[in-house]
Amino acid sequence: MNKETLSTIAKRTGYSVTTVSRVISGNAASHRIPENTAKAIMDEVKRCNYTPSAIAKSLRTSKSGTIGLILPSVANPYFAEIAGAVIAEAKAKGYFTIVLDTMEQKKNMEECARILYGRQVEGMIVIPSGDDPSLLERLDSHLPIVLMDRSYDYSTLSYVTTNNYEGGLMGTRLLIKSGHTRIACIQGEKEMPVSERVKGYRDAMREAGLEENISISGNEFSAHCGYLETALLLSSEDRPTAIFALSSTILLGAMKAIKEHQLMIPDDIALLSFDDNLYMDYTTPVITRIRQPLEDMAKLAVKILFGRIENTLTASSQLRLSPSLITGESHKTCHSPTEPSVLQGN
Amino acid sequence: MNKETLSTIAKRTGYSVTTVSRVISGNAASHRIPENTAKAIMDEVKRCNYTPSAIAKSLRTSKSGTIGLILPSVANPYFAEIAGAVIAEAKAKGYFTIVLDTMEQKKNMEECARILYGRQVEGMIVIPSGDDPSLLERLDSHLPIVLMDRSYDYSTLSYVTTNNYEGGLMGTRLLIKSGHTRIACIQGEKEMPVSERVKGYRDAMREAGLEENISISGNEFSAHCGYLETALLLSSEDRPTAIFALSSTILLGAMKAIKEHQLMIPDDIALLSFDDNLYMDYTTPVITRIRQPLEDMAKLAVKILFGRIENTLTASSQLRLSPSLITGESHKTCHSPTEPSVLQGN
DNA sequence: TTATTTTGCGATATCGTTTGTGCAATTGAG
DNA sequence: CTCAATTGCACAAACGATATCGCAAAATAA
Repeated sequence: MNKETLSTIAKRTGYSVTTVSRVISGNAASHRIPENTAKAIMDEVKRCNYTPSAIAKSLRTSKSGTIGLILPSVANPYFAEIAGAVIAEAKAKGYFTIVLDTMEQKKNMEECARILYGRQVEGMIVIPSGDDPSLLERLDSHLPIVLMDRSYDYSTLSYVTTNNYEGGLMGTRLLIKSGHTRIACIQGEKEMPVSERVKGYRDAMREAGLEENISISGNEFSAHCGYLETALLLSSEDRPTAIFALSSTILLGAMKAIKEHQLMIPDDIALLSFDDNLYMDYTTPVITRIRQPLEDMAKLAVKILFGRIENTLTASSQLRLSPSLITGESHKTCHSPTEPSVLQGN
Repeated sequence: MNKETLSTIAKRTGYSVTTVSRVISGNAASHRIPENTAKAIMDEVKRCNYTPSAIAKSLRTSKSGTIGLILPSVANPYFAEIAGAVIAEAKAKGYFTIVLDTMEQKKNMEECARILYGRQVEGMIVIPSGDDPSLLERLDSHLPIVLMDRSYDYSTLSYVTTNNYEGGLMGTRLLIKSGHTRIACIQGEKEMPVSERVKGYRDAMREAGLEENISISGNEFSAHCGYLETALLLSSEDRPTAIFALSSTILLGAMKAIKEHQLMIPDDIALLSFDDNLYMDYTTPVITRIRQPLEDMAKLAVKILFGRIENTLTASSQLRLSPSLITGESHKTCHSPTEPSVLQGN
């Protein structure tokens, strides 16, 4: 069985390529092609197991039925979850998704964007790396681009992110309301999405008249970094009574350090995490955390993208979605509980 | 800036499309095109930011520089890790990867395979769903397919999987050697990769003359299923002293149930898990587990795939890689410790 | 019967590349 | 100065689909 094309089928059925094409792409009716002609052709198509060349079709129509998704690392469960959601949403629109991994490098990101452009994707969703939007902005004038999870300052590119500032604020306020005063925050990386969380933390501490205590080490979200920073915090003179871990991996490191210091959560030290993860429901105690609305973000990003693909949406949309609080037991305090009933109900 | 093509550049530089094409695709030298001609063309290419149409190129050359990866669910961290590894390996070979998600449905899998075929991918790596290899086998005669993680019985398709039987055997033997005799095994799903693990468990129990105790519930790897099964096991008359969780999510559920029964790991009940996951190093105690060699699997799968793409490899390769044991503290026993020194050193 | 409409389908150009063939102009040899 | 070899480039045919015309034959109307 060699390669099948429209013309091999045309030859065998005795009709022209034109007619065969029309039948196969479902336009038989609008071209007054009678049922039995169509049936003869479809029978042959099935018999020889013909699959149209999507590539030739794209070349001709300049529609590829494809969107691109560029992200820093598929192996990272957080991005993987986003990828899953985007793929599902796009599929629901009849599109499929090419996923490209930049390994967190701006150079790769730009190469990926070019590759997708060359492959005629009809739009792309990008979780950007680096802080220079210029290439993406240039591409955006040719095909719609929507950023996700991260955005650039001072760029007109559309984006959908979590309101990270709000998350930082919300989390810190919860800890304060729970009676903590010495609250440390472990940052992990310095750049865009996290720095907003830190701002939220800062403002919450300020508004309560409390002293900030921010740990930055390395420039990554590693569990090891969380471990080291926590160990340092715990051995300080007036150690904090609560730690706000700005990512789920930092949380893991923090938990390990706390265990090694033989402290109990939350009695000796309270914990709050950014990001949600299955295991957090299964730890002792259940971790209180700020969950980013991944599903909604993906849905909206795809929706905006298709709005622009179909030209029903022209203006740039910049959206920040509110994170939500998942209340566990890890954030409470035993030092000076304030309004515990309110907290429970949260 | 409208759409740039070879011919717009040809027009502006005064050369022919042919020459422009040769310069751009790096074949200037072999066609005796002088340096300054090449330079003039490249300058113009840069100036107008031209990106070749990969689609047209593929159509012409029937090479797409693309492989496909079909998997059950990108959102699942286990598959996401595989995806990351495959993408990285393919990239190292100069190829890029289209990732398609089947949502664990055979029908989707087949559609995905067709789509990729139509997109002219040069090969595909598939983590199959269902138990009917016929479509994939048919496609395999047109373009190379390599299965990963799961395989079909009685199919000639190439595959690279973990030796799940060995994993089951190894894990169970470890528990036996650690002095356990009442060892339960929680299966989760019934199909291919896991059923092999169960066989290993069975054989190990038999060879030690111990009684099997296999829990199957639902047909999924859910934490909830692990929770229910464990709760059941723990409340039975002669409850097991060790539980072998055949996936990392089952492990989570098991841990929750154990905690609720106020039992200590490993003193009251020992735990062993299949699959590796960051959090397992951060639990109390550290979880002993059977790790699948994901990286190696991905490397080999890609290597085999390219062997077939480049035609240096013609026979079908069916590989089962040995899993490895990561020794934590969760598998030990306090009931009747046997050769503890040997265990420690493991 | 003739004019008109409808039915059923086909030729051909085109999308943006690559590539085999070919041919003038230049250079070098004799 | 003549002839061959080399240099520098272009023409045109694919690749496999779609889309714009268009046209003969059959059906219907007048």
